[in-house]
Amino acid sequence: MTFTYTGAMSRTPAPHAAPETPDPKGSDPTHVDLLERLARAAAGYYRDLTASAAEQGLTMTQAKVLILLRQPLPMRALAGLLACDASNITGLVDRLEAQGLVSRHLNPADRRVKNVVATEKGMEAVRLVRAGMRSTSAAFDRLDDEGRRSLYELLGQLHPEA
Amino acid sequence: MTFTYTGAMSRTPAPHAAPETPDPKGSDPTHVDLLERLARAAAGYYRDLTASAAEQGLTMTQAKVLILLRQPLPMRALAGLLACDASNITGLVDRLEAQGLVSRHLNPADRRVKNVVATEKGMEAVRLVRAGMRSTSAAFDRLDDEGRRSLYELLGQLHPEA
DNA sequence: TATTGTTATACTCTATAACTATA
DNA sequence: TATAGTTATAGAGTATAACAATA
Repeated sequence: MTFTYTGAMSRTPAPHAAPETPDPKGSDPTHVDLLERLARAAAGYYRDLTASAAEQGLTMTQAKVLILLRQPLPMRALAGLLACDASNITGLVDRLEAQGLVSRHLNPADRRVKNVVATEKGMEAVRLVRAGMRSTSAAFDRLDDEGRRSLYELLGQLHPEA
Repeated sequence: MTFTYTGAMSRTPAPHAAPETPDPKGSDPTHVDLLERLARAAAGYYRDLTASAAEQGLTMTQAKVLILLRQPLPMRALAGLLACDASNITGLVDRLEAQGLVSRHLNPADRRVKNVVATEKGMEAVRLVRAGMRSTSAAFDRLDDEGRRSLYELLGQLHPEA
């Protein structure tokens, strides 16, 4: 698997930049370099998600739950995907249910389990949240097709475990 | 600016996969495709950061603040970088100060401003948090040099505003 | 008047522990 | 016994509003 990058490896220098100063980022990025940029990208994503969710009257965590509910999921599975303690899911689902965005369905095969299902209103909220992520969408638009393909592949390799 | 990707554009099919079924991800990724992978990458980053910060007795937000404090920053600037209301910074810095990780310094030039400075203990905590992000570090290790360079460039283009 | 930081308040998120109902 | 979900509790994060000190 090979990525070949043929463009400039750093931002175009500003007109006033000293022409002979080597860009310290011209060499291979260290793990700390990568961590910094990943931190910025992740922060930008969540800032955009939080703002868009707020426009729909949702917190970021509520939006994350609705995005995860493409299929019905047991409460316990939600806790795993959110990487939080299971006791938090009760109140979280309570608040979403009070807004008519999800509903609990008992699993007849194992009556301990409750499956959480997004309602039509919940699915529409997800569509609106996604559509409202203007900053991230604009960032994708700034990439060319090859940039988007490469980003898609590379992101897929970062945290394949979840 | 051009990225050329010469590897397989999708996961190697499982042995049982129907050989003639075209992979829907073989074509250009849509914005929703990219959003999904960015969401996973961001979630993985924060999961790793949260776990590593917890090993140092810090919350994720406290770790974020310490990471931002490479230079002294006024409380107000911290609020901007964290994208939260300024009123929250008081308690946040209070708790970090109680642990000896930061300190407040009055700005003589404008006595309304308090600069927050990471102590040596705070800077050491940041180093330990970064070193403890094993999942993200392993993900970087799985990429080759070109993958890391491309990822670094592409992440830098995502949210350049902050 | 405007800005910085603070306080008070209320709600949400989160972990821990103990409980219930089911398996 | 073990697991799924709940409740109670406490600490942390967050927004809103009002305030004091300073510019």
